[in-house]
Parts: sequence; C-alpha cells; structure tokens
Amino acid sequence: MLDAAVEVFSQRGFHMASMDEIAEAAGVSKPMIYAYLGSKDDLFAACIRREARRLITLITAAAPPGLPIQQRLHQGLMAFFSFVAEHREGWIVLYRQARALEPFAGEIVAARERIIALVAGLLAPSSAEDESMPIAYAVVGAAEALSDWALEHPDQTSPELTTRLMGMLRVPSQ
Amino acid sequence: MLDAAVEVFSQRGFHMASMDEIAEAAGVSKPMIYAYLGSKDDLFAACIRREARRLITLITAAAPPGLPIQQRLHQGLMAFFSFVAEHREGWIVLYRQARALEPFAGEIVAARERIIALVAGLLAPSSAEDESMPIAYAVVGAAEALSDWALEHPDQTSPELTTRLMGMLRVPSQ
DNA sequence: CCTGCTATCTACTGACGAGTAACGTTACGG
DNA sequence: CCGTAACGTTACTCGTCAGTAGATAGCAGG
Repeated sequence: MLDAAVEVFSQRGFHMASMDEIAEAAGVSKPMIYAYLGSKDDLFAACIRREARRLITLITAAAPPGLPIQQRLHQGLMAFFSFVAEHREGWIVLYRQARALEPFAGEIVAARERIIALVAGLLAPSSAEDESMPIAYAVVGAAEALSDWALEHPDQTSPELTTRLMGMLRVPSQ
Repeated sequence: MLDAAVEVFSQRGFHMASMDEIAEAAGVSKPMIYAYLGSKDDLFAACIRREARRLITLITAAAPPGLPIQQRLHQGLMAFFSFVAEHREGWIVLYRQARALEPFAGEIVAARERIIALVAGLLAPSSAEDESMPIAYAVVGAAEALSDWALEHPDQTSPELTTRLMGMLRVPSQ
C-alpha cells in the first residue's frame, strides 16, 4: 500500500497524484487508505518517513565512526548513490518534492536536515561546528544534483559517481 | 502584475497560490490576468522565464570569457549569490519549485540547464566535454544548497558565500 | 446626446478530487 | 439459522478553484 503510494507520488508528484489512483495502484478502494493511513498528507508523510529512514539507516551504517574522514565521506557517498540507484522511486519522492513549498514541507526538510547534520558531524572534528554546517549543505546539494544527472545516465555506477564527487571536493584529509 | 504573481508564488508555491489571490495582490481582477498572461500555467511560466533570464544575464555578464577559469568561476558565483540576496522571491520561485514534478517542470529544468551548461562550458577547456557536465551539475547543486542555507543566515554576504564554496572545490587552476 | 469600441469588473459555471455515509459480504459464536 | 462484527465497496457530498460569460464604465468621434 505504501509501495503503491510511493510509486504514484514519484510519477505524478504530490498534487497531481489522486487518492483514487493510489487506491487503484494498491489494488484496494479509497476508504481503506483513509482507514489505515489517514489523510493524503498523512499518507505522504508516511512515505517520506519510510524512505528517509531507509536512506539514513544505510548511510549511517556505511560510514561508521573510527575511520578516517576521507574514507567515511567516501563510503557515505557510496551508500547514498546506491540508495538512489536501488530505490529510484523513493528517492524521487524525497528529492522532487524536497523544496516544494507545501503543507508537508517540514517533513522532508527534517529528513534532509538529519542527513546534513550527519555530514556536518563527520566534518566537525577538523573544523568548527558552525563552519561545517554550510559545507555539509553544499556537499549534500552537490550529491543530490549529481544523482539528478545520473538519473539520465544510468550507466554511471555508484563508485564512479562517488569518485567524481570526491575528486572535486577539497576536504580535510584528516 | 508579474511582480505580484512572483510574490504570491514565492509565498504559497504553485499549487497553493490561487489566481484570485494573485489578482488581488496585483490590484486587478482575475479576467485581466487571463487576458494578458493566459492560463495559470502560462502565468507561472512567464514568472519563471523572467526570473531565469535575469539570473542568467547577471551570471553571463559577471563571468566574461578571457579571464582565468578560477576567476570566472569566482565571479559567476558572486553574481549568483548576489541575485539570490537581491531577488529573494524570484529565486525562491525558481528554487522551491525546481524539482516538483509539475506540468511546467520543463520550463524550470530548461532554465536550470542553461546555467549548468554555462558552468560546463566554463570548465570545458580543462576537461573533456562529457567530463565537465557532471561537475557542473554538482557545482550548481552545491551553490543552490548553500543559498538555501544562507536564507536562514542573512548575515552571510555574497563574497563570504563565494569564498566558502571556492574553498571547498578542487577545480582546475588553469 | 448617441453609438460603438476598449478596458475592466462582478458573478457565475463546471470539473475535479478529498473525504465519508451507507450499503454488502464473509466468518464465526451461540 | 441468526445476530454481530470485521472488513471492504460503491456511490455519494461538498469545497475549492480555474476559467468565462455577460454586465458596466469610460471615452472617441459624429
């Protein structure tokens, strides 16, 4: 049911997706969705939360503390690009709606902020806290934009994308 | 009239903005908008086109050919961040709706692509054509994300933002 | 003062879609 | 058999706009 919702939202976007279409895609009738997931906003929020949690879990697991910064960044990016490749639809939902000034905007912004905070924390040891935030924003923005480009270049593998991005970033080596 | 539209769109987003509200903000009645600018989609497209043209004009003028790459990039970024600071609403319209999977998506994607192509062209001399595109995507993505961060840190000046971004990019020095 | 033309408004229509009320249908306990 | 409860469906309501038809106001020329 959530899968169907993610699929339709990723194809149509939040506003163009109708509950009828989602219900049909899920193979159930509309009132069922209202019974189980609540309103359209609730449904969308549920999609966001699930996809965001998947992504964050992957990244956190891939870049454990204790490794050198360079390597953590490298592996974190790897995890990110892998997620995009494997959960295309989930990522489109997160990304395509990410900035649309909508009722649920807070939901996505919060998810994004968690990732940015993750990156910022990763960079923090080597630079002051408030210096690392803007860098983290920029890194995440760059990774997102690169993923966007990669959507039209499916031949690009995650390691290639990671190498590209690492190659253009001047990050603290320690 | 376009000004009013940009203002309302920037506050509400495309879908939440009603033609009635735009008409009221412009101090005219709804049929006037339809008479002069056409449908809601047309109106939004007109806003996008105007703002995008302003932005592109500024960037092109700021980074003329003939200068070293580093400097062109620096000045291009300066122009970009200045635009964001001075045309906040225009940029929000471009940025916040940038990826929303909408009828007019092509309009914004096209505008964005022109900027990316600009950056790619700028980097092209020092790397192969198809190598510079992903880099351009990433640079533009990073700049956008940094602007987003700067929206909540109004004390940041354009030169500061530019320095930050230049500092974290490893770009060809020639 | 009337005629017609342009510019603008008020007040409507029609579609669409979120959310719901009321109606089956199956399963099970007595 | 018959209540009744869990689960599901069809077929509505109702609000909200995008878009428009028709009325109105100003104004040129006769």
